[in-house]
Amino acid sequence: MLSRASKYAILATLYLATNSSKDKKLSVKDIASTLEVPSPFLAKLFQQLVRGKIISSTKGPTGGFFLTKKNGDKTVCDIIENIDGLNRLNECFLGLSECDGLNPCPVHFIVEPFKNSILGKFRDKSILEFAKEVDEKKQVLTLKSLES
Amino acid sequence: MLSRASKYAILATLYLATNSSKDKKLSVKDIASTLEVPSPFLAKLFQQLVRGKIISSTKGPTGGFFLTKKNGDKTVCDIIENIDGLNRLNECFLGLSECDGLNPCPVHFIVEPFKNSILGKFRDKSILEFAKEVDEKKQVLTLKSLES
DNA sequence: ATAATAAAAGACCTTTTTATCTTTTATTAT
DNA sequence: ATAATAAAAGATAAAAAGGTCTTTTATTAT
Repeated sequence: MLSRASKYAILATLYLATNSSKDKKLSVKDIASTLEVPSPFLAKLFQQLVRGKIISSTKGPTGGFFLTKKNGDKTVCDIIENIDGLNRLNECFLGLSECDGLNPCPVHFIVEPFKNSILGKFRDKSILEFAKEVDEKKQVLTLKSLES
Repeated sequence: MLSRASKYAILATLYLATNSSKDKKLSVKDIASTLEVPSPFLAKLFQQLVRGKIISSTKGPTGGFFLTKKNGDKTVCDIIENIDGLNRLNECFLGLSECDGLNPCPVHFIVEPFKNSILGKFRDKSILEFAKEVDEKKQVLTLKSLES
């Protein structure tokens, strides 16, 4: 459903949201090692998120990545769109190109409500709100030993 | 979530279930062209499904693929397991290795019920039952123009 | 000014997935 | 028996995804 790339990007951005600020920037290396995602790969993703104005960065000593207020208003959907392109989430579960309520695939009516609820969450909550919730509910962001 | 390979395999097997029988075998070419999936690729998948005793085949003229009664008792889960390995469906939506009710990823409680309902359907319904339902509800199996 | 730091940029490599092609084997109708 | 047919087997190729490395550029503390 999502590529590994956007999974990394989502986790790392949520982590940034709660753990960095304009005067506490974080380096890729640090983030990558705490979340246990491959650091040069994450660097690439961050470059792209910066270009997409979803996160911010400065070079040099004390430099690193952080979120501005404006960045915090972006959504998880924006991240996915930036990395995978948005239809990644809209695709039919069985790969049919013309799958909808009128021409449903065999699992359309099971998948549809799920897709709506997760899409809703990704689209209607800002990164900042999302990250706050993750923090409060003590939800987990690290991959530890990634399987597959 | 699922590889293209298992999507093709599921669609083609369901198609077999309603459109073939011991004395109306279907060739890969025919199935591939009606479902519009790449024929040599489907041939490979079918070989593997035969080895896994999920579908049956005979060579030569009037040969082809079909389902025996026993084959019909298999499940969509069996297909997925045979092609992708089963954990493909159990994986965490965000790729965390240790994601569960106690250490949930940020979307765990949204994804969980969906996973259960689709897993239930794939595990508890036989191919034959599933295919009958698809037929009755006039659900769609063909990919037409595959996007992504 | 200079050295150190960290991101940006871009080339490159590896693995996995998807897809194709060719040869062989089994079956059957003639 | 023979020719035709269709799957099996296996080699190979193409594309996509995942991941790494090196060089350049900007920034800042000294």
